Amino acid sequence: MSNSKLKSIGQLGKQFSISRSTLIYYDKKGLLKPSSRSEANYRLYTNGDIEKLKLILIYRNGGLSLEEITGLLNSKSGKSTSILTNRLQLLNQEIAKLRQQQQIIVQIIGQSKMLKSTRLLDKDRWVKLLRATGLSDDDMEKWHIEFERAMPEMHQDFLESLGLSQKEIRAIRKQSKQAEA
Amino acid sequence: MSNSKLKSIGQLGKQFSISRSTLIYYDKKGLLKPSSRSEANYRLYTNGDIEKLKLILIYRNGGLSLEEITGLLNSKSGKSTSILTNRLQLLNQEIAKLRQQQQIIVQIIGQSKMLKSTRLLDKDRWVKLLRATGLSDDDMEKWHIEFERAMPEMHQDFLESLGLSQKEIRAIRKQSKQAEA
DNA sequence: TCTAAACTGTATAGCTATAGTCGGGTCAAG
DNA sequence: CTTGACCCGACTATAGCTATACAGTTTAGA
Repeated sequence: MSNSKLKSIGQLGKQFSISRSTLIYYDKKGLLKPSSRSEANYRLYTNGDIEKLKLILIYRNGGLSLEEITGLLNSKSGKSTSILTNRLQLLNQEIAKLRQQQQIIVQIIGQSKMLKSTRLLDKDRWVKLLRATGLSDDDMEKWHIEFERAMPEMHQDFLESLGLSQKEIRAIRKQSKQAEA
Repeated sequence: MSNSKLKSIGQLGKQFSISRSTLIYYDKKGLLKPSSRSEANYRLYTNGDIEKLKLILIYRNGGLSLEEITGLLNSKSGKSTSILTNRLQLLNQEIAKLRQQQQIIVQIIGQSKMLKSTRLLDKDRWVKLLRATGLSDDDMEKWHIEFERAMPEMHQDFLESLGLSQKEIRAIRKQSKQAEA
């Protein structure tokens, strides 16, 4: 209807905030080949191409690989569903992995004497850091629970290193243990 | 004390389930250079090297880059803390990103007519899939809430596509709306 | 002792999804 | 006709490895 003029690689790139290199790469990979070329061999993208690109970007935002995207664009629903559910599964694995990494990092920080020796972190700073970093109170509680279950002693040490009183520590640990059940 | 014999690259690899190539790579990068070499120029790792490797692997499990690990091994606590808290921050960003990707994928699945046309998924299979994939009931509830807030109509469509009755759908949506507040 | 397997060395290419850079061609405006 | 903004294809770089090739070394068995 409206915009049926052919677009050059630069215009397209600007419109979707993609670099020229990316578009060339997609062309080479066969993911998005412009439907026509100018006399001087310039790439010319049709509206159809643009729609396809929009789809590609949506899929890309879902974290799908270019190979998977190719599959989605070329195949019918049966295969598509499996690609998508596959991705979903992988996503959860990845999230679980990152969660584990979080724990490991926290352990390292708590374990080393860094905290005590440098006195860089007290409770307030620590909580502030975690909050700034995107963790909700809910998430933090889950951490305590997990921490308590996996390594209670270290949990204790860690809380001590943050300068909490024994009373406070007892309260937190008790709560974490209850919540676990 | 016990094991003070020098180890070859192969032995070390086997012990820690690392490939020879990886060790060579670490050597080249300067991350872990064996303290000595045999007459035939074979790499010989001392106990000290092995301890260092253990540390490296711990850090690696925390998802730290080799560059960051190098930093941690060479520097004192001040810098170390910043590297670690940095990583913590990044981890949360990454997790948030993956969360978003999850949502996008689910939207795509729900949006397309794949479900209806192929009839591949009913509620039970869907729930089973999500559960197998590591999502807790808690997580699923959060999804509904988020889904309801972001795009209520699609939420409705999606639930319909799973074959739920209008009654069930009303219940879920109502609950999601309440929880949001 | 000889030989073959199992090891080691270095060097190189490949993987993903881009970003960026090169030298050179093309096009519109002034 | 020149200037500047575009375009071309090809190449390089990124992280963290893996895999391959080819050559020398060590070790186990016959």
